[in-house]
Amino acid sequence: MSTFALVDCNNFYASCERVFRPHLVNRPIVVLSNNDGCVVARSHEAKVLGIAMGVPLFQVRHIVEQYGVVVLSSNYALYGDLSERVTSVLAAAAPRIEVYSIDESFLDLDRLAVPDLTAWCRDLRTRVLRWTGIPVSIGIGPTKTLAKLANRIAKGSQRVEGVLDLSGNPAWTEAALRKTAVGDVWGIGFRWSKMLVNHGIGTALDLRDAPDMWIRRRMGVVGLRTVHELRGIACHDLETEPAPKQTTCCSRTFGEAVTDNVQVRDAIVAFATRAIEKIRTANQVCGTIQVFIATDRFDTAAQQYASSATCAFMTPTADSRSIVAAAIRIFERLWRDGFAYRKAGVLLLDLSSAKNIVPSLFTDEPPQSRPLMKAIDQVNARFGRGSIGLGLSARAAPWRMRQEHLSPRFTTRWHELPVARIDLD
DNA sequence: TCTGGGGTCCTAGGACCC
DNA sequence: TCTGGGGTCCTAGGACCC
Repeated sequence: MSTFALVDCNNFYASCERVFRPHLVNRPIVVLSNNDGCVVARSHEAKVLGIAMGVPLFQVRHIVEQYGVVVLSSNYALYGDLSERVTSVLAAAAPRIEVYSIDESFLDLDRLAVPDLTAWCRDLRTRVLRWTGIPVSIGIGPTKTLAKLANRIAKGSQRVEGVLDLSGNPAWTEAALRKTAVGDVWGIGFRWSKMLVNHGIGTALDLRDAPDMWIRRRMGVVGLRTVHELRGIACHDLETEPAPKQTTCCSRTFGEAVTDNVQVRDAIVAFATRAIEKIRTANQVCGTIQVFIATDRFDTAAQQYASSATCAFMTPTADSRSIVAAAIRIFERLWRDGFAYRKAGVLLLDLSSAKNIVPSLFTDEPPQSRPLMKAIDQVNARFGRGSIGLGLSARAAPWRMRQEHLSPRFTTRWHELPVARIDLD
């Protein structure tokens, strides 16, 4: 029998924006996706105004104007840094931790010899708030799915003071399952939720009690695992070591549509370069590269075209020259004149550790690859990303994304540090 | 005018090979 | 001309998560 806690930061991006700008407290805030397109995070006040997750900003413009909602571009430098601070407080408190996402961690409470888990978690919650400025909620349960569910209820309830423990409490668990809509269960998305409701399964309790065979047939093994977890049978363990990535991706929707081959190619080169940096940082090599380009799928008047293609390397590589050259070759193959492109991306697939690649006689890796790449990474680490590169990517291009409401990177740039003024008069 | 990015796992059909 | 099993690779898409 296990006991998991899920610690989830409340309205994380909005809370981050408030840490160094206290005048934003109690005001409705929305944070936007790249290109300032969709709402990806909302403060409690913004949720109350009826601004939905994921809506395009232009669709809620009237609410924003009427209620003076604060609109901000995503500031990942700030969110990433505050996330690490929260995580480090949690890691110091719990014996084992799984960092699940930028704003969530699972803790293993099994080996924690404390008589009262709820009290311990309330204390942890206070500490995180005091040390980082970020409010969190904590759910406890015998499986990850039940801890998630407990967390949801803890967030929505004033009474429980941010912590709900469902472990070893069948009556509370049943009540919690009954008041949770099936679509709010971890692992049940939009489609499955619709399908389940159509079959009379409206709550988490209904789902828990659904027959195995039926679930297996309609939702596969993945869905069946979720049902077992609702019954208290743990199917997902804590993953304390992040599994090495199998793929990495860099893609963007362009700030505006692009018809010029050279400009899209520049974007592809930039995306490939960024993706390669990611795998080299993780000390990985890639076996296959995939490139895709696409027109604007929302522009129904425009001619649509989307295509992708892959290329396998003879030897897995992390060499910028090989990978960028392959990206350009694939791109030229995909390119069709006469379309307005709006999105493109580069995926690096079949990733593996750089340590155990077997050198091949027929390698396509240029000589001196490793020391050269290391030198490039070191220069960029010291003087900033993009200081040195292949001389192929344009600095200013129409496809660069829009970020018109960006807040300062308070904690990671010297010239953007918050300033406290004390009035001595 | 304005609609994100980065992941995982699973399934399926077509081309091609032996 | 038709017949078959078993395999890989590529492309695409569907479902989910944050």
